[in-house]
Amino acid sequence: MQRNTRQRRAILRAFDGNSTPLSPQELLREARAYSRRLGIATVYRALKSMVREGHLVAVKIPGAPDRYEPSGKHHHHHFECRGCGRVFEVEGCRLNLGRLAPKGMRVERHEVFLYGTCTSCAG
Amino acid sequence: MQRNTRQRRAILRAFDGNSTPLSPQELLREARAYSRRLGIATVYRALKSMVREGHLVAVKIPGAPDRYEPSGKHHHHHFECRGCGRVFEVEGCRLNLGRLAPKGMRVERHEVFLYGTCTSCAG
DNA sequence: ATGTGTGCAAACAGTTTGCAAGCTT
DNA sequence: AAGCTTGCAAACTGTTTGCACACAT
Repeated sequence: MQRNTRQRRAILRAFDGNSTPLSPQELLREARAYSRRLGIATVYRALKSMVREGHLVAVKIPGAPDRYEPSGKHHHHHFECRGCGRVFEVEGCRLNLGRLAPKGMRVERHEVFLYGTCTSCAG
Repeated sequence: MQRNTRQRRAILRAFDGNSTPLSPQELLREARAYSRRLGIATVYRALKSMVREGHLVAVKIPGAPDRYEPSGKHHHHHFECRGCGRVFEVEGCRLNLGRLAPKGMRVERHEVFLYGTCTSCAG
């Protein structure tokens, strides 16, 4: 079981008020507000154990480093605006992905990533 | 326009007989069969210009380095077996992804990545 | 007291860039 | 001949690990 340390608390607090998934570097920057001497290695180690224990989930973004978000949200995907670069959550995946796979292959997990233009960049 | 060099030919040849998308490192290994002193920097530079000129496409795999495959294939996605690690192509994307996005957001492109178990690892 | 967690620096992996020499056009 | 291309090494970014010390339990 994970210990309750100042740095771990700082990292979890960094997610408050952030609705988009955060990268390790972003977390380091944010969490240093609560734990000044926090190091990047600690962030990686904490993220790894928090994912292992189910407190966070890794958001795997194609062609970019993983980001992290609190778990407990229900199943969703992400949408990246190519205008402003922001990543939004997309609720409700009602896709029948199993039928895409060649016969005999069992689909156990999937990642869907959408790219486009968000409302405020649409102009 | 790209010049026709031994190294570039070697890299393109490396795709023959490979049905799965290849990583830069894999390409280096394979292409050295045709061009012994080939360096990794040349592979990256060649890949970049081949993508720019439309001969290859980058396959963006969540949480892993990009892979490359010849262009001209029609729209498809990928399936990674967590047993053997091989990446298979999945034909025919008939998903209505547009409806997933929040109203006002325009979906222009998508990536779908499936994970599971392939036929020979299913045992 | 025990042993996990931390910070720092060094080690690594993947990718990019500078430069002199080589090859394509 | 002109200039793109190459190989090598060095630089960089993101991530991991070794180690002595600090801290949670």
